[in-house]
Amino acid sequence: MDLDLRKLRYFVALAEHGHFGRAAESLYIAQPVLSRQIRALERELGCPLLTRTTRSVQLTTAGRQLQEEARVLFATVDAGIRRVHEADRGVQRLVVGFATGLHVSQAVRAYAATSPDVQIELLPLKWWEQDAPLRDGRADVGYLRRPFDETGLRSVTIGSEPKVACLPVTHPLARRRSLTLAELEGERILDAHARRTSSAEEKFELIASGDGIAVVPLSVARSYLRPDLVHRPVTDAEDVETCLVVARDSRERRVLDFLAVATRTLGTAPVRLSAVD
Amino acid sequence: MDLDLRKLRYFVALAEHGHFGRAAESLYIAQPVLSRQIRALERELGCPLLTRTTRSVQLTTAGRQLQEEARVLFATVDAGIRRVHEADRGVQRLVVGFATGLHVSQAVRAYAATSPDVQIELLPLKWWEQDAPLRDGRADVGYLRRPFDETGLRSVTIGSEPKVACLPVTHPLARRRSLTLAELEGERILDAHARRTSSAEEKFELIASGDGIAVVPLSVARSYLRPDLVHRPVTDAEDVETCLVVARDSRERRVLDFLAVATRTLGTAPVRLSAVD
DNA sequence: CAGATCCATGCCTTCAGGGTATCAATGCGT
DNA sequence: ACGCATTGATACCCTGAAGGCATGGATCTG
Repeated sequence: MDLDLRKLRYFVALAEHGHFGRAAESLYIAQPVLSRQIRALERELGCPLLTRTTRSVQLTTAGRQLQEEARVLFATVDAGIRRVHEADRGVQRLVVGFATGLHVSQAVRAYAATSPDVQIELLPLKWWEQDAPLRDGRADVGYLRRPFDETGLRSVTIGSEPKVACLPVTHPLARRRSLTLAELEGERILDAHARRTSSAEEKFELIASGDGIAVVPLSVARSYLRPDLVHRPVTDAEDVETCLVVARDSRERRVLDFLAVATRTLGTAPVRLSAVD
Repeated sequence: MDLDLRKLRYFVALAEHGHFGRAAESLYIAQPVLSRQIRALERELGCPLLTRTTRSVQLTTAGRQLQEEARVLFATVDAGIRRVHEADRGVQRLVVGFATGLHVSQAVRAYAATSPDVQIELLPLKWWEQDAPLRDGRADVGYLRRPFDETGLRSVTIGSEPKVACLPVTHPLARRRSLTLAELEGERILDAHARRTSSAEEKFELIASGDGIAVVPLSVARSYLRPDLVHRPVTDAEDVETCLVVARDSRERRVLDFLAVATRTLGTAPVRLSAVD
């Protein structure tokens, strides 16, 4: 049931050498062993990894894919073990998640100044799973936009920002300085939740090519500025609240410290998210 | 030497239950087995994962870290196996890498229209390893900026873009419409290569807070537009070439098809990267 | 056609992984 | 304070997977 990393390593060696004998030699095992292990791996995965012509070996499509997956997998393992050792040596880490368009560097730098020993990692949050990384521990603290699922989380509202409509420059409404929801009736609104694409850029590409328009928080629009798009405030749309979020049961020093610094930074910061230039 | 995923799964169960007996039960193994496996895991990793008080079990810092790593690791494994199966079933995939600021969606959509069966994945390239993913197979095709290490790659120049200087709005030079390299002498230039941070946002944050300025390709500056920054063309800086890149030995249908479509798209596209609005 | 090369199969050995029985230590109730 | 229950660790045994060696079957080459 569990994938065997040893077999996987054998497979990688075989894929690289393209030759059972030499691969086995490089692995310091006998050739028949390798032969059987690869067969076992194919059986476990349920698909052939290479075509054998008693004379040589060639990867199948699945085999090439597995070779690729193995690369990232071993890299993931190595990085993970390294982080475990770092944790063991007492190295502190703090993962700060942030939704697209929210600027966190100011707080991060302020915190880094107070706690130089803590390794800080920034984790861009997908719009379709803003909250999950906080709940499952992938992030220690996050900058999110409401609404999101707040169960199991503690959140502090730190600001709000207006919504804007993103339109192609050629759109009739693009000449208006501001818009209302009523004026957008009848427009094709691209719902972000329709597709879980890896990037929001695609949505804006669609808008640019005239497939529809979108209503998004101001800072999101700012993050994807393009010469062929414009954004206009939607005056009667509800503002979007931005907040600082941590797991409800997190009582760790570095998290509390960050919260303290971050909210302080916020207080003295000349730039408020709610301010529109 | 190889991390054992079975032991890791055992550890996760133990970490969740906080109790050898119940964890063993949930794993359908005997408690002594679990006890030994966990000890073995600790020995292999070289660090204690939990503090045992004959009465209960508590994770160490390293233990918590490992629990977290295990989550992403198992997710990686699952996703990898899924992709291998997809490849086996004949599902075609095409990973398109792109450097920050380069827009690929137009070509991607054109290609998707011609080859609807190919799963397309977008991979944002880090500025400090633009080319590596193409060489090692993580990406099939990429939109890159010169210069990069072209060994083992084939590239087609598809455009060029000017460089601009990014300055705080408050900077004296910000009032100028354009600048020359000579005028930037004496300024503190933030070299991108100094730190391999996970995002370029931090650099712009530094610029905004007056720590220096940067000279970057126009499209990069456009990607990180902020109200507190301006960018001005540097008239005598060399233009940056953008190109479409594939591995030298890639002869696969979907890659060649994409190249054909992408260059065609480029030819008819009204927007050229070299055009400055 | 004979020899060389290469992968697969059969058989034996070793050892990690799993089970049962039991011990030692710590809480907890009386 | 003492006895009992609970929990993790240890001892010992068994099974099966991993590895080695010998060899077979197939294909390429001179």
